[in-house]
Amino acid sequence: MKIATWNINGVRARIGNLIAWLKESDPDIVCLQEIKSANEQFPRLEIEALGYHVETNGQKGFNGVAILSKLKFDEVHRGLPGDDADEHARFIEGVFSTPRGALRVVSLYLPNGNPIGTEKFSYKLGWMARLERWATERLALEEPLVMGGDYNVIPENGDARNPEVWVNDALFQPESRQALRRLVNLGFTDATRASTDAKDVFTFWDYQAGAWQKNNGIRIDFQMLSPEAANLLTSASVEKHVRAWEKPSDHVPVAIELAA
DNA sequence: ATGGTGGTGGCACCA
Repeated sequence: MKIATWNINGVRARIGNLIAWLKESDPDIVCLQEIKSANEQFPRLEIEALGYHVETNGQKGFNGVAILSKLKFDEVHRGLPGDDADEHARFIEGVFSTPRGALRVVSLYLPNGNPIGTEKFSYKLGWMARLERWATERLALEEPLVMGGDYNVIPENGDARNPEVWVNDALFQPESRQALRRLVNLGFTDATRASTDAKDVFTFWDYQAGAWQKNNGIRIDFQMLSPEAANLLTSASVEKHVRAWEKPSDHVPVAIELAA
């Protein structure tokens, strides 16, 4: 079973790329972030025509996440619990039935948090604390759980081509990295990190200043696997070539293969 | 420096 995550930076602007990529990559389940679309505006018909079920947690203009799946959804849950005042659409969970039993998949879009020293950064850290609480509860189920998403955190210096330029960025702050480490230390496996020792494995290249041409990237999109999911992991890949397509997203898909 | 989106008369916000 192939599960991919991709921050698509506007699903309506990117529908051509998305359809081409779905045909080429043929994932079973896709976690999308930054759809920048209300649920009613999501281009579901073209995706459903390829055999996917579509569930969205969208909002007008910004943010928004979705899960596409060839398996039908047994359950869908929208929103990260823990703050009733949080209106950002950044989290959706789907539950599926497989021959091995239940499979849970989350698509999450963690807050960027810039600039540091503002309420945006405290919102990011608060969101990460809520995610840790949620994940702790889900781990108790002892089920395969895959949390794909744009985590907006650079875990280690080696996850940036030029770490020194990120030192004042929310993605690189010690508090952000510590909160991500807390998640890993609960028992989650960063599938890409577990599958390669390669340097310069990036998932995001800024549109500006020729970042892609210079390979000035960062690795901020992850698939975090519960122990039960990690035990099924057979491979992980970053579909970097998609960044060279016409009108690309600034992020590329990150995929895993789980034993059926 | 680049790009998507939304609500406009040109521009603001988000990344």
